[in-house]
Amino acid sequence: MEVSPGHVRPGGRTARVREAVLAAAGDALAEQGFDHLDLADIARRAQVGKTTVYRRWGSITNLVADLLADMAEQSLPRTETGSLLGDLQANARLVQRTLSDQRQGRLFTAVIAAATCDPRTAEALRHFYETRIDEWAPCVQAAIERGELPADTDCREVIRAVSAPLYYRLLTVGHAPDEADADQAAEAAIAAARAGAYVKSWQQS
Amino acid sequence: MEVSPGHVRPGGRTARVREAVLAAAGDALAEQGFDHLDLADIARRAQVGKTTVYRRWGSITNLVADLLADMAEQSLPRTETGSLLGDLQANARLVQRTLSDQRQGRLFTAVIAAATCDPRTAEALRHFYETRIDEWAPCVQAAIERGELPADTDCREVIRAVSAPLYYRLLTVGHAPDEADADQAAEAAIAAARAGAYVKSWQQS
DNA sequence: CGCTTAACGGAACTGGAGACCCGTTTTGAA
DNA sequence: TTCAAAACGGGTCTCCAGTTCCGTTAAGCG
Repeated sequence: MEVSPGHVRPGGRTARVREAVLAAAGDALAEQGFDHLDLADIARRAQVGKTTVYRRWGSITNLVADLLADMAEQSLPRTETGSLLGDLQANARLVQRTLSDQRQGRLFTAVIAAATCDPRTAEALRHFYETRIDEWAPCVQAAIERGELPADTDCREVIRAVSAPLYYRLLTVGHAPDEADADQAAEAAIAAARAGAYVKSWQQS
Repeated sequence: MEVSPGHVRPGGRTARVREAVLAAAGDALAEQGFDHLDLADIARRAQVGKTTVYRRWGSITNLVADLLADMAEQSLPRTETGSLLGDLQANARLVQRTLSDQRQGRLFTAVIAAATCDPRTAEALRHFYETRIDEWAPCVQAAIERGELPADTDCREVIRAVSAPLYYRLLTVGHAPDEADADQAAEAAIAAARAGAYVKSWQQS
């Protein structure tokens, strides 16, 4: 992305431009969708010359990848309820609310679409989700220590199991999940985890 | 899609062209990805004038939607093993093999990307998955009748629960699931279903 | 076996997104 | 405060995917 020949200038204007362009890219992605993305349009929204966007990011693809990297930074802290069901429900509802939100939902589908078209973006998306999972996995670990789940349960897999049906709904069923879907996802993940479906090192047939 | 003023001619050449173009579109989608799709390229692959593609489908978007409709027709029959675990494992592995296949996997991600960008394509994709679920739901119904699952279990939801983690892996983790993932998905779906996570009419908090 | 016309294909046209040039503004260090 | 160069921005050009024109092929009916 940023080339640094000799001297870089991250101060003042540069940072302001980056912020404005990323915000504009997010808006454009949410409103227009991944295709229909237009360099000139993004520049107009950011009140920035389109040459600037072209020079700094080179392509729409790189811009989306950078946007994802930026999104990964802003990791919202998880809520601690003390019970596994409460924690996973909180997680499920957070995902559900995000995907149901007009802007955020469209943004996420657009970003996923972008990731399927470019390896760098795919890597950025992967990193984004790994970051989110890092944030929530500890609540599963705590449940293991309380004896609520098998000792060798794969914490990260449980968190993925909560998100999976919600994203599946959004992408293949076509519309965002509702609150009941979120609760169902949390319940199902716990039931499967209790039954040992997510224990590590599963070499069986 | 097809306009029919006065008289249509579905025979011979027309059918051959449609078949060739849909096949070419599938290849192009799998190789180039959803963006980078080129009308002229598809026409070249199908050994057909690009004017023809343009006139018959109007846009890439409609072509992909039509491809999906065509894919929904070719529903492969499910394998009956007699046990719920066997059936769901068969389903999970079928999905897993499909997504792991070089061509098919890329095709599916591309198609999903296309669906996020256009309502008609999204509807076609939804119909495709509904068709697949129709095919497999009966094996869950049979399990209910054998008393293996709660009576008011949502059969279709169980099938979705099998696919969800596999697609989630492909789209957000970035690479296709393996056979162990497939078995895990089947196990998890059964465990959750047994625990009553997929019973219908879940109006609780 | 013709004849009408739906459907196809080659080739030329066109609009707009991306690439670029060059003058202007901002940065940051001396 | 000064100044070299890093970064920005307006305007222009280029290239090619999508579109259209019109002559050609073949489907299907009498």
